[in-house]
Amino acid sequence: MARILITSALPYINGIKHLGNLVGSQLPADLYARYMRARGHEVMFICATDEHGTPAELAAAKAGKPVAAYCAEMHRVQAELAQGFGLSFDFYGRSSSARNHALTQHLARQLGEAGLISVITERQMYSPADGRFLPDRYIEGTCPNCGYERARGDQCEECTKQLDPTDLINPRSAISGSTDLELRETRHLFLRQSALRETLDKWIDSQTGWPVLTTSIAKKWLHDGDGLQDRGITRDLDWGVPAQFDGAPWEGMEGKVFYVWFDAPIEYIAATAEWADAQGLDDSAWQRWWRTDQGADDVRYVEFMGKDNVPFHTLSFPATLIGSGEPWKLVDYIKSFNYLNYDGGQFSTSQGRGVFMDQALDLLPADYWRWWLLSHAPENSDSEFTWENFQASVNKDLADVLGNLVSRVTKFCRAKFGAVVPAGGDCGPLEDRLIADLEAGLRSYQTAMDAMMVRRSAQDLRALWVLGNEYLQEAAPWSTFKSDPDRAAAQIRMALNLIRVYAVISQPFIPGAAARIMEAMACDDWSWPGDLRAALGALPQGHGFDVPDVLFAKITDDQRTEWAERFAGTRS
RNA sequence: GGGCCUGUAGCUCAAUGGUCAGAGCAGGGCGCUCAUAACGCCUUGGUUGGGGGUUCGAGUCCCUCCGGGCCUACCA
Repeated sequence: MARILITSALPYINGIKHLGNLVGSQLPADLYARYMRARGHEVMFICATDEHGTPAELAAAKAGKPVAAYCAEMHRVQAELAQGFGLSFDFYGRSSSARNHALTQHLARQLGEAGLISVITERQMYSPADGRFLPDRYIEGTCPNCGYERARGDQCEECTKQLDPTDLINPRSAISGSTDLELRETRHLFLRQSALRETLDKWIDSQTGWPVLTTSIAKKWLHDGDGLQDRGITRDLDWGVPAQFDGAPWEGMEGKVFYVWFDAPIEYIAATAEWADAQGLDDSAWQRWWRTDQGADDVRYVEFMGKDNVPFHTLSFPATLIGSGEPWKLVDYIKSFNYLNYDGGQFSTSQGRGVFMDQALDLLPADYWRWWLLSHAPENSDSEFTWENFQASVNKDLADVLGNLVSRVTKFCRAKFGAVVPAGGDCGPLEDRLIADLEAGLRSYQTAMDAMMVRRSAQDLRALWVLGNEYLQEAAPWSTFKSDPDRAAAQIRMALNLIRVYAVISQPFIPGAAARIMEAMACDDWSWPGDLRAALGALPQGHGFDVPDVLFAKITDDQRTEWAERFAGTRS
């Protein structure tokens, strides 16, 4: 039994996430976590809300709430949605937790004492009207290159030219619109990533089998231009982990907090500590996952994230852990995803374009979304959600291939033998062949799941479901029942057991439906089918069951049309 | 501008440099009647974006052009 540590990129706190966010990290991470647990491994699956930074403060202000209250509320909302989607986190923490404050400050001090933090004075735009320093993108003005009047301080979206806020003509605050902006001096801590460049480069070279998307982004940052640059790790904000604290090896950082991207990954560790606290366990309980001197050398650590998160997980966070000089567990595999687009464009929070997690659950059970999103996960390139494709995939795969199989088998049995696993008859060559096909298919499925090949896994699972329909067609118990009822009994006994096996192996993808099947089968034996022949005898002769309600109702054309209109958002 | 990814059947995607480029869906035909008008079998469909090159052999490697996407360090 292996120990597997799984983290999903942390969803940002400032609103409900859309399906693109979900499929980029939390959902595939959940698939992997569920699968590994089902295979009997010890899993620690961690996620948390990412609560610091300028957007959180602005969102709180817009909501008219103190930022702490706003974050607490949004954490609760996101946690409920995660539960609604069946995301099986062992703990869903908060980056604003006391544990993260303490650990972030601890690691910063370690880095400071190792000489890996420098204090740099720089000049940044300050807005007296807003009472805050403004990140580059929160300054708008006219692009000096193309004349676009709503260019942002980091880049003009019209001509794509990279800008500095001071380049803008008629700069103004994107928040208040105030043109009263001034350059103010401010001091910040910088993480001296450049000093760890070779170490990081060698570490990444030593990893094998990482997705191209992961390594190419890391290599770009390591070798582009002057190479890996130092990174500011503090901000002039109120809400966050204070950068000045007892024992800090620097001074003058009063009123500043650590940069959200410094403390967010640390929350992976802190959340595991939060888990231990919640369980009433001592520090050794979480340290055995994270400290290589406490047993974490045996842990396999896998991170899931969208491609925009890769630089922080391949460089900044490892630099933080390595630079601390302490024996922290580093990631073993980074599974990164491209983006999911929505019907010809991008999901857009501001335009209300696309489907968001709360809306999705209002329309359909989580399994529909889980199945479509995972079977179309943007692994090799960006992929696209369309209602036509969603309807077709869900109706065909879930309703017709799997749902109908369960329905036809259970209803036939009830009609001919009663709602019990029928006795009598023996298996023959047809069943031998079915088992051989299932074994081959299951091996393929497991190989894909082990390798986190998400789409491939979904294909393999579907192919396993199809075997059930093929078997029924050939066995034709409705026909054999007339000539040889014992034979029909053996066939249906096989089919009922097959349904149970499907529930077990499908559970990582569609946990809700799997649970309903198991409930209908009156079975709670979720053990993974190591020996298929034995697994197909788990429901003994005479075992009672219920015919479940329709597992997956089909999406109608009318529904599809209405939803497509409702979520189109405001066209630009 | 630079870097990376991508382009394969109507659609969504496969294919360690090696049999006739394969699946699912959609389309066509046949079968079955247990089932959510579901299932099974057969089948149509391709100059692998264009062009050049390397090779006994290229969807795969190289060059070039065209299209789509992402990243580019102060959003997270």
